[in-house]
Amino acid sequence: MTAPHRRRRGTGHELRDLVVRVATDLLAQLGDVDAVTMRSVATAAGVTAPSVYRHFPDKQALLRVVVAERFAAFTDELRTAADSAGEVPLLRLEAMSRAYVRSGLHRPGHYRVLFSATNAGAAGLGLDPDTEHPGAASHRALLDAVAACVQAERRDVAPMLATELWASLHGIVDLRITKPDMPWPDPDALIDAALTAVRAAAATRPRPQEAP
Amino acid sequence: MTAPHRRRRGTGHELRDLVVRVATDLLAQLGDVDAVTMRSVATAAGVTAPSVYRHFPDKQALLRVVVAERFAAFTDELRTAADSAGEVPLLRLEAMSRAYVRSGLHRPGHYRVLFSATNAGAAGLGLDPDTEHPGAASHRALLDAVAACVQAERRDVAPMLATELWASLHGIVDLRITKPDMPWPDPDALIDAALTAVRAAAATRPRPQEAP
DNA sequence: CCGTTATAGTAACGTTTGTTAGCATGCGGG
DNA sequence: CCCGCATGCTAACAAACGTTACTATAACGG
Repeated sequence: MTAPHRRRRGTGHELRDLVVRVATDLLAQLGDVDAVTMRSVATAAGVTAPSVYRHFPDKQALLRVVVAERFAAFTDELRTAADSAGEVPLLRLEAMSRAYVRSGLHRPGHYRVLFSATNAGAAGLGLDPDTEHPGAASHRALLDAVAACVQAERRDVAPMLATELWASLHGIVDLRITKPDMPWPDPDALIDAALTAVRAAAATRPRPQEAP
Repeated sequence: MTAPHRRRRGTGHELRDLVVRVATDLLAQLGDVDAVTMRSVATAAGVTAPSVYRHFPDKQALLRVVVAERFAAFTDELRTAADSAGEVPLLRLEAMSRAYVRSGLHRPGHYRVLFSATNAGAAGLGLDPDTEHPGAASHRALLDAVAACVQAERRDVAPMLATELWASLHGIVDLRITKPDMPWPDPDALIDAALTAVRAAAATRPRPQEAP
């Protein structure tokens, strides 16, 4: 393996990007930051382990980048789903909820690392406690979507409703991931049930501008 | 550490029990089977690592015992809570739900290993695929409690309702464990919300024998 | 009292991991 | 053309882990 090909002068970032990509794939397959080893990342990138250290000071730094990217991608999926669902708040929230579950079930390994791990996950990566937690953005997106569904005078219950919803969605995804052999019902039905509390709160008074 | 004291002839099981006990404690603190090492278990038991192998063929066997015990204890907590709540099915289910969350939040490490781990948890312990999964008992207990709340002619929706409830309870516990720094609302309020679907299904027709 | 044996310890092995030191080499500017 | 530096590799270290082989000793049966 003595230099089958070598990058050109200024193109050092090519390997950096490739390393991030393969580390992301490995994390998706393994679902555990500890199971992603520097050697496996390097091998998958067609390179030896020490070469990774040209671009990342240590393993934590590499995985911090990967995890931050995944958090951002997840939040983007939620926002995109909501935006493509039109303007009606309840429909936007429903689309977001479905996107949440769909995304989690599509890449269980990533979901586990982002939202369902203490030791093997985003914690223990030496996150900067000053900067906001990377998962807070998706939480805020969900909270905003819930708040848009309820009346202004009931806006104070939005955090509660959002947490309820989040807990249900997380449970739907995580239980399925953790125990895939059980006879789980259709996720969509569970999502509908998870939305009932928000729907009830939203229905306490009809919105003035909608009267089809 | 050359033999400060040694067990008597027939009392070999003392160490075995002690090892299980300290392994259980370590698992509660660390919340990850990989983080529990044979050396740490042995040291905590006041013994050297090879001595553990007198009672367990390997690490998997030891942790299988610990995890099975924890599953049983968890299920017992649910059943005990239900039984001490009287005879009314909805009250029994509510007590069970509270016990679920209380138990999970009281020993997060154990809960994580039992219900919230794929790689770092009960899987990968070489469970016998013939015998039923140790977590199935608690699932069945929850399912039975839900089924007791709904009418006989609606009994077919019980699995669905139980799964909904389970997902919500799991989400409440797991999110709190995973992200302890977030401003979580009171668990009891979330539990109440999680029970609404069951309450609604139970209220479709009043039970004949209850008329206080 | 003496030997058998359960109980526990010492030492070590092989593997895997993150990480570092030092070396080769080819691209590109002067 | 040639020297410097970016790029990547080889070799290796130290630590931690599960596990095994072998040894020592105290307790009990005879």
